[in-house]
Amino acid sequence: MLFEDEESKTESAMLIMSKSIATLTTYPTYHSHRNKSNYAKSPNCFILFRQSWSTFLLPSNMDLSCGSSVGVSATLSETTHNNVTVDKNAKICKFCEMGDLRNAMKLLSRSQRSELELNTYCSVLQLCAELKSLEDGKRVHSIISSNGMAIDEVLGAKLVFMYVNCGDLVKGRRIFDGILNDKIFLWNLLMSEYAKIGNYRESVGLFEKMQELGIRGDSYTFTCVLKGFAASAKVRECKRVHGYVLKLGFGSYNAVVNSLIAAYFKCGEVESARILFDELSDRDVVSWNSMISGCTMNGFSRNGLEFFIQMLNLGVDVDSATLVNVLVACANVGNLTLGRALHAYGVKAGFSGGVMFNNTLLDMYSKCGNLNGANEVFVKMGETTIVSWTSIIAAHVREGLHYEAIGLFDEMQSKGLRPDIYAVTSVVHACACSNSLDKGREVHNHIKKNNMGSNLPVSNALMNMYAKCGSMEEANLIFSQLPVKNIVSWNTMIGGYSQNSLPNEALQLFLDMQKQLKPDDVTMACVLPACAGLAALEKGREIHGHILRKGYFSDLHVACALVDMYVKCGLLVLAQQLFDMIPKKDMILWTVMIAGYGMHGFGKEAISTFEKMRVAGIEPEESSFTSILYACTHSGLLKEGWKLFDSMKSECNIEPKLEHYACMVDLLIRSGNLSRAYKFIETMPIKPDAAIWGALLSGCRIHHDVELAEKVAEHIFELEPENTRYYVLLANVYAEAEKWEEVKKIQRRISKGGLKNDQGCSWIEVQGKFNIFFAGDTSHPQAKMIDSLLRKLTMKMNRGGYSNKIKYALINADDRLKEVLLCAHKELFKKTMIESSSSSEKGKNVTEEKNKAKKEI
DNA sequence: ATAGGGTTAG
Repeated sequence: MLFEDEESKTESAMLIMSKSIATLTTYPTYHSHRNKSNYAKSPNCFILFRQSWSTFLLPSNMDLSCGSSVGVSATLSETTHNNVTVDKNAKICKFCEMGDLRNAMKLLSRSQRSELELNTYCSVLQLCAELKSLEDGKRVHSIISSNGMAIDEVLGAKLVFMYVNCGDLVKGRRIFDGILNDKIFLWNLLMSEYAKIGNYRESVGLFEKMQELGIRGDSYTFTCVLKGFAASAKVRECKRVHGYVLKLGFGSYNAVVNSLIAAYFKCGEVESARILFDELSDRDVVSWNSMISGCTMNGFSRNGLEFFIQMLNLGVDVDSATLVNVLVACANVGNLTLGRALHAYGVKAGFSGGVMFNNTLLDMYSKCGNLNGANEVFVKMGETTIVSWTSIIAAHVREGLHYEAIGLFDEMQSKGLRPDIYAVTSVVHACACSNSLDKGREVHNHIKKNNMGSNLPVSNALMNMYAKCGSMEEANLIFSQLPVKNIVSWNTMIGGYSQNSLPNEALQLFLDMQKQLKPDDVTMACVLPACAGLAALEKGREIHGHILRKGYFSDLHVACALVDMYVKCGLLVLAQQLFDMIPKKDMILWTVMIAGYGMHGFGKEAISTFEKMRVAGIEPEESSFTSILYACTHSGLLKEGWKLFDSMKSECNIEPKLEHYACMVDLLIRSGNLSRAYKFIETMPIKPDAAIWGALLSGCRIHHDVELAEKVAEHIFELEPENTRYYVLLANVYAEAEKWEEVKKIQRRISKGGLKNDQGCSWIEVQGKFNIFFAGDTSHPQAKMIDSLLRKLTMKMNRGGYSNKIKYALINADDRLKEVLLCAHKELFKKTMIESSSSSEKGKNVTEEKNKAKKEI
């Protein structure tokens, strides 16, 4: 059953609803969705409270016997004093009948223990239960005990009922266990009470005990136990109960069948649920609601909408739960039109006072991409709960308004609402997306203080936040202390290490993970960037094999990460082949391929890929321009580079960012336009960083422009006074101009300042092992052999016309060797090695974009 | 004279 023509179906649904709206009279809005529709239909709302003895709710014009209870009790009290022959038991019972617990208790306490009868105790306990007065109930219990009265079945049952109803489940259970019991009611009561607090194990445990004792359940028993088994998705148990239900003849009870349907849906047994519904002769509104919610929760939202339309066609009364369920389905398929119609219908039908209705409505607008609608609902709704706030926070996160989301979180707290696990998860997510490490830490403290850290999704969100903010130490602190980890925890950490350029850690964790559980498609997409970052081709191929065996290639994220891995390992042909095999390519995948051609110096191919992307109707975004401009720079495509840079704003309406300007500066330098580059940097609308100036400084060195170099260096030392790299660079410029005094000055500056030195390194994977080389590093076991090979190669290279730019030994005697080492290494392993500087930076950007997209989906 | 089935957020 497929939703073939959603538009026309939506229309027909709206037509029926509008007709239905015409016949609706507007009921007063009510605030308790629990009271169902009886409330609205009832001519006198107070009638519902008739049995609850809450005198203040009783309207004064009701039945006289329930009238002025104060007056009656006054009279009775007087009689008590004047006429001792009046039976105390009868009086207490009379008080109870009228709901006057205070006087009943007074009289009970004053009475001789021997005077009191079993029935009296029962009456008082009943009233205590109804008024939920645990204190009075306990007193009655102690009076019974001090009276030496045996707690038999009857009294025990009343005591259990009182304790459970007053919220003391533990006491109730203790008494229950102490008495012989075959009253199904009490079993049911305890089971449902355990279910209410979420203790399904205990609830279901009671059912098992019933079966052991041979106590037959009734319809209440089954509805309750099914809820318990469904909560933990125990399919086999549900089927067992199903058989039992049929055997005992409850197969035609709507409540029982409805709970069976719901239970099957919760276990993912869509077919079984469907069959039960089909065979159900007398479907009520709950049956239909169960079908809608069941389809929706199993990913068949369109089928859920179908059931709603059928329901409308058959004229089944729609209640607020129906609308809530359908709104969820609308949100899932993004049907804003129907969602709006449901909104209107709900308002007209008087459901708009219900918090649950409003919360779902808000979420529907948000998920359909309509933040304004969500905001409007939020502002207009009277009562808000933590769910409303969490939803509106998530709505802002969804639209990328992370700071607003964080602001709403603070506002919520200032209104006195205590955030729960869902609220903190949302705001932690907002912190992760906006790089708000300090705010994230603040929320983490709140989480620790309120013991929410034991919740796994919360911990996973925190780890993700720390990873996104670049603090893998803090992420790992949480991870290592988790008593139980799920696949999300592992994937988050692996992806975090990958993104933070710690590929060795990522790969190690990937190995550790496999000792405990099986990786999934997300794991693949998380670990592949690590292989890419290390150009770890062997490991990457291994994972490729795994992906093929598991069929994960159809996942776009996985496929994209795989292409990226081959790209970074230099296997462009293979990458292109895989790329061609992916049927629906998104912007990120195209960008990966463009960047791939760019980083390996195939500028023309990068441009043609960029053009193909546009022909395919995919709009380039910031990261696409970063990749294509970088490609132009590295292939010296001047004209093309400027054309693309200009088109960025004029055609695509994208404001260039720092990285785009950096590409253009690079392009100018490579074409020898140093002074134009200087002017370009000075007139940029964004504040340039040290890296951009640094690129120009390198350019000055290549073109021996000492004067400009000095000007540029001033800018750099202002921005990053502690980075030795730039001092060394300037020293090189001076040395090459034979300005030895200046060189010495810089040397003194470096040795005095205790400046940090970010040493470059390179590495190569041989048979799955990583060999890492720092400049001048001789710790490798085969260092001598490598050194002599490199010397030979350097000689060959020099003979072959390669000349490195170093003319003079600088800073210290070993430097020349270091530079030679590095240069030789770079040339030799150009295909498989990623430079620690610019190319891996670009790769990182692509990965980040990818992860961002993943989150959005 | 008590209890039950379907409903919102990550």
